[in-house]
Amino acid sequence: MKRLLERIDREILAAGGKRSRSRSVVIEGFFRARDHVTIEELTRSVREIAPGIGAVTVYRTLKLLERLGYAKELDFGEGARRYESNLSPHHDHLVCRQCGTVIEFEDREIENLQDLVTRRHGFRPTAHRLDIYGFCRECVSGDATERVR
Amino acid sequence: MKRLLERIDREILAAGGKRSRSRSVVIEGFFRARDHVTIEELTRSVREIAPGIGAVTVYRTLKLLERLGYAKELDFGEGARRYESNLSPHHDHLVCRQCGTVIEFEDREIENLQDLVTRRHGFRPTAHRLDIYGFCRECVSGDATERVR
DNA sequence: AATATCATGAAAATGAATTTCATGATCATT
DNA sequence: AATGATCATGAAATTCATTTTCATGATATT
Repeated sequence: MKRLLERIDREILAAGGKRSRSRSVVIEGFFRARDHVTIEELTRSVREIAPGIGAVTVYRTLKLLERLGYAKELDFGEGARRYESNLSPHHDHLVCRQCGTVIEFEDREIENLQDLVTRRHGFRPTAHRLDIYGFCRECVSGDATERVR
Repeated sequence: MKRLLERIDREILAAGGKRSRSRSVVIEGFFRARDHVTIEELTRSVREIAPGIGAVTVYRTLKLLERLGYAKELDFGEGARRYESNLSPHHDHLVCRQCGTVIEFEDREIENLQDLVTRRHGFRPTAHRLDIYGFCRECVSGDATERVR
């Protein structure tokens, strides 16, 4: 973790940026946070360490991490973006509509088939997004009201 | 097309709704429009027939069609939603980052694998979204500047 | 230490989508 | 055909996430 933060620090310097306490706190907070955080969640957690930090700085820092390739924007259609760190390898998502849990999965075969499809269309893929929505094990078994929002 | 509009009309009535000229124009416009329209595009095209129609009505009508199962909200991360009609069967998307073209495709094998994955996690899927981003044949061959936004 | 440049936070701006509200249209009942 | 009830409409106002602006503070560099 320490090494990671130092590496990012160096990259920022190399790109003409400067160090700052706020930014360090946000970056460390981001990697410590559970995955798929919203700006609002991260801002709250980060303010427990440095109460003065503005949401704008969190926005800016995550954009920065995205540019550097350490963060990825997600959108599960909730109205606010989420971010995940790019430390774990690529994966897709199962999003529970009941409790909001996000399960990550990875399937080489699906990826391979995607390559086939794109090739068939002469399309050169750079990224993709596969999100499956539904109800997770707990919410299916518990007779919880399964409202489809 | 006529039959379709009549059917929707009946469903709206059955659900306690009423007929209106504006709504008819929007609905017909939606099915005539190219797929994956934005509210703004549809509003413009619909105003050529009935200039008075407000964007709000277009918003409301598409929400209505979505509730009835005739329209589907899409979000390619452009800042504004797009809608597609649910007349053609389920399909996924290849979205060109250069020219904006959207190619639709359908792959039973991918769908099957998705079912396997969800089952493995005890997850009950209700919907999914697979969007592949990249560059279409034309934009790859033309040496066009391939800026990744 | 001086200077240039970057980062910050507060407030303002933006922009898509939704809500509110007064008015008009449509339906069912006489 | 008039009546009343309810729905639909469009304009304006509102909401909310995100971005921009701007004056000030912090950080490198010389």
